[in-house]
Amino acid sequence: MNSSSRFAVSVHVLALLALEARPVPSAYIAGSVNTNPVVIRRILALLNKAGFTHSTLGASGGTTLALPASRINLLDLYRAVEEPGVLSLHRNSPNPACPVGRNITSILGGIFEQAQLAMENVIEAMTLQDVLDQLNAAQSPH
Amino acid sequence: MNSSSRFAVSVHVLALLALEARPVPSAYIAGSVNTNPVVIRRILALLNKAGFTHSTLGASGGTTLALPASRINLLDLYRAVEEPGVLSLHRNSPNPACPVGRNITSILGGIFEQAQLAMENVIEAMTLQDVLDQLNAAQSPH
DNA sequence: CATAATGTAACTACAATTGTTACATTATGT
DNA sequence: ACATAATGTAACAATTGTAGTTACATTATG
Repeated sequence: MNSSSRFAVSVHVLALLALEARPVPSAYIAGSVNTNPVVIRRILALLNKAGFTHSTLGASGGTTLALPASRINLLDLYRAVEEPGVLSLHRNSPNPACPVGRNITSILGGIFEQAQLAMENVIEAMTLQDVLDQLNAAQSPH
Repeated sequence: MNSSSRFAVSVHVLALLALEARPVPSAYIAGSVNTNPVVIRRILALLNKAGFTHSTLGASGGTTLALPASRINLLDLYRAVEEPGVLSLHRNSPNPACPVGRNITSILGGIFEQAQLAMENVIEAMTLQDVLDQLNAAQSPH
């Protein structure tokens, strides 16, 4: 279990919702993602809170996209569902009595921040619409 | 436990070794990193295998840096001690009977690859010597 | 030959993620 | 009204990766 797949699943879910006009039940989404409906509902709770989607209760309820796909930025989505920081510092604070231990975490922190920023810039350049376009292209290369 | 701290610890360890002329025992390193010597030895096993360091057995044994700090690239180090891929795809393959499920992983895979590359470009631009320079600067800003 | 070190196996502890069951709540539509 | 179908969410199990710990065989020094 290297890390979370919530971001990947979220993109998948939103792409699916974008193709449906009516509320989609979590069980249907789970069928496409190949997981349990509760797993989907947990992710939908995050997406609802962030305003990307809207769920309705009751029979014929389900979830709809709350924003146009072109306004859903993948970085915003990433931040809504993932813990920040792809590179991790020490678990326990290094020994402050050692010159290296005293300073290494702030130095590494600066480097890790730059790396994170570079990574985020890539996904910030993409929206859900870009993903939908690629999905369309994959289905009709004829 | 978002991810591994092996990369951070590895930079710490190599920085420490760079400041010592003689073989450094794992117990000493562990004192600076604030962890157990076996944890250090496990990481040293990876660093030895990758050729960054060299350990010697027996009394007055320990580990020394095997390369000049300016020739230790942080990306090479990262690859020696960490699992690749900061963004993760679905745990289980999506449903291939669904148009979205069938194509989403290859599309996401392309995006994740770009993100990874951008992140790696940042750490590739740095060597252990750069870290040592920052350590020196942090200790003598007088 | 006592000492000090690595290498490594084995086990524990811990935390994050995901899967699963269960059920209260809410809305629909006949 | 009421059967039905959906969400929301709690609780728990399963799996995995990381790190901490103990133990000990092996190796080299002086």
